[in-house]
Amino acid sequence: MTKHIQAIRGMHDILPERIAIWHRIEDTARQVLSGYGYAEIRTPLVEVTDLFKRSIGEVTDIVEKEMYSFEDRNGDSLSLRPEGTASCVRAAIEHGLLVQPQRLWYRGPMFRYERPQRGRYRQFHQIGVEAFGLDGPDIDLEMILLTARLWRALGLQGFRLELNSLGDPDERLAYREQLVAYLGAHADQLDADSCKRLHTNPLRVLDSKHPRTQKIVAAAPSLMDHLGEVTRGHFERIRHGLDEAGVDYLVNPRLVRGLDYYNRTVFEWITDDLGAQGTVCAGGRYDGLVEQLGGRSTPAVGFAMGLERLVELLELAGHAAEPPVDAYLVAVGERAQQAAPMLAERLRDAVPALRLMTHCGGGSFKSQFKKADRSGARYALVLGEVELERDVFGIKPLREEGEQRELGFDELAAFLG
RNA sequence: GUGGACGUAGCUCAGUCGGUAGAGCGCAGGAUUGUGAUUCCUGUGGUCGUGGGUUCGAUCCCCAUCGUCCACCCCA
Repeated sequence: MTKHIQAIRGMHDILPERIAIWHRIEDTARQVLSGYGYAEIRTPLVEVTDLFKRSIGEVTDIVEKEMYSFEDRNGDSLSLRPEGTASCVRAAIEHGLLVQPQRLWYRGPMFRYERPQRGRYRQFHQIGVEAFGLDGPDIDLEMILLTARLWRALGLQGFRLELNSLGDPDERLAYREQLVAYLGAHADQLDADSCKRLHTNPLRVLDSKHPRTQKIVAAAPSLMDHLGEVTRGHFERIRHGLDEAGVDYLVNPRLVRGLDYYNRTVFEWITDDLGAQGTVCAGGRYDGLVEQLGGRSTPAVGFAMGLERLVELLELAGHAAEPPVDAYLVAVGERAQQAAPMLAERLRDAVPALRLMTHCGGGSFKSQFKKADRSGARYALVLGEVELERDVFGIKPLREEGEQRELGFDELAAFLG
């Protein structure tokens, strides 16, 4: 036997038995998003590597060691996208979409070379949402309310919303200096990773899980205290809106996101049901990114959610899948098998919404009925010598008690319609 | 990238203190020569992840490798 070829580590097939939950999430998201006037955009999976270096940040883990980068045949460095915001911004600039406010969303696979773990894969799927050209707190609020609505529509509960403001760049810079000074004075008590970050990305030290570091961080100066009147007001308006809408949240002053481009609002929806990868949806404001990527200065807010994580939560909640078909056509005997395909076509013409599976491959009544049952169909339609003689279909309910009946074509079409 | 657990039938797992393996579910057929889901019977199932080493002999012990899972890390 030849050696099996298997899927690449951390990249998984989504099998038919799980696809219904994916559809449910995707369909619900599309519905909710269009309810807020967001339009879908589709961008390539591959971009010039530089796009991600410039947007995500050179010193982030994603860019430093998690990208699938390669040279194409003419020597350009390309990368599989590790996230969607950069491409979305690039496309918006490239096509001049930013002359007016835009509400966009996208979905699809993202790629990061990480060690696979529950809720973390090398190919994973996100739905991302971005709004451009709007600088008020109302759009930040809209995004959060939109996600809350989505969880309701999906029947998901128990998420925790954490919220923070990172301030504007100058405020953050001033804070950063104080933070570095404080942490530097306690450098001997920090863990190794945090020590390194002290000089590359000191804000990230704030959300270190290391107990010793946490102790130091607890007494560190707070970013909140360094916000100016404007950014503070922006944040307060969002909080007020959430209060009014009855959405619970927790202000977490140590919430900083891993990507460099955020400013002001950042938020995360977190669950305790998925182990270490509990962030189900996260995002924030990134007013500087468009300009950083060569566009005209444009305010922006966005977030992304991890579909594998939502799928797993829905599975844990035991959401049953819809059966894939309504009826299963059983055809026994040479003549019936010959007649079945055309009769099935006529039925599909007569009842367009009907999901009808026709038995293929012959076999006894017994075996065909077994297949009919396994298909999940509500009805078995029966075509044998007897039915052909009388020019009728047998119809037998499979999900409830009931006798098999005989119906002519028109009666059957009316019944199934 | 670091640390740990684990890879036995399509699936979930048992087992062999080293002598090449078993259950349940599934699948196929029958009891019912035209009727599923229940019940009963029969059958089908595996180079014990892969490669090497130790041994008379390895699924079991050792090493490597690939993969899965968990935590760190990272993040959606």
